[in-house]
Amino acid sequence: MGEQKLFIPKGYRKTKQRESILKVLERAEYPITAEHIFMELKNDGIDISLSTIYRNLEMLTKEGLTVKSYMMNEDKARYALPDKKNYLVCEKCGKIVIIDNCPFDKFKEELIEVHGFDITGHSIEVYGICPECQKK
Amino acid sequence: MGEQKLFIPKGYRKTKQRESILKVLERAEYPITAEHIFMELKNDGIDISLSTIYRNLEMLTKEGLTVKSYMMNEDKARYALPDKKNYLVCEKCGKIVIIDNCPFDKFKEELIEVHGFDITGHSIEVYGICPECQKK
DNA sequence: GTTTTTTTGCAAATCATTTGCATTTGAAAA
DNA sequence: TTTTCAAATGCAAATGATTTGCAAAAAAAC
Repeated sequence: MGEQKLFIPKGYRKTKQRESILKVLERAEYPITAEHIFMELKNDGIDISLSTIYRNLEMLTKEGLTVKSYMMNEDKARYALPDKKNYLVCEKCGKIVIIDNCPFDKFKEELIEVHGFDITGHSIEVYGICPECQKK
Repeated sequence: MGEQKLFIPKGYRKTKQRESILKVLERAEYPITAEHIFMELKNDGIDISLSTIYRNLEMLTKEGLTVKSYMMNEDKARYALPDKKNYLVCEKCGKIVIIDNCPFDKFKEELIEVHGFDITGHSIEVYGICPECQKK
């Protein structure tokens, strides 16, 4: 509940590039691409190279601060803070809606019991038609 | 319940390449890569080009006969018949276990109610440590 | 401030996937 | 069946997202 506190993981240096990437990820409402971050920062007048973005996203994902995912019919990765990990995608207009109060948690126990896995994470992607597109 | 019946979607021709790709997908126990299919067929003595595999996987996915997904820390797509769409991945050994009786169905209604989406599909990926790796 | 180590930017390299095109093949029509 | 023609294949070349090498710039340590 409340704001997600951003931080640079221990052992890594604080740089303006790193901080600005986190800032973009924080204000994003759904998973975004490296290119998207690049553009966004360009708009903010922040000059950064794409490779720096990729290197940081890799690091952040390894450290568990971000989650990487792919969307249907897309060839590029998207990244988001973990709380935006589960989402609905409209097949018509592409709208993305975050699922909060993820239903999955209720099934965790069941999965643990059935398969014996010690579960550390999950990612859910749901496709469908959004209310607006249904009307058309 | 029972065997999944393979078929080439209406409007497409029956070719030995197409049939052999479906055969490999059927006997696969979890999502596999295009390269994997290529190797598998090579073993079977079937000569096929990678682009043919990619073209067919694209078609099969568009027609809904296969599902495309990406695994954590992997840069290549995997394909599977829809019944192998939801799976558990062991972060240590990489073992993949299919989730059948997908828990998601129970939440479909809730999601429909909350977001108003007309849901057409979903994909769930769960990470954890398998029972064997837990013992180590 | 100086040193040491990490991070960045740039350009070049990778690598999975896609595409153009000539050739082959399936299947509909004769 | 044979003919006919669009669809499918193979190959090589193109693409495009992501990665990497390396020298220069910037943090944090000294």
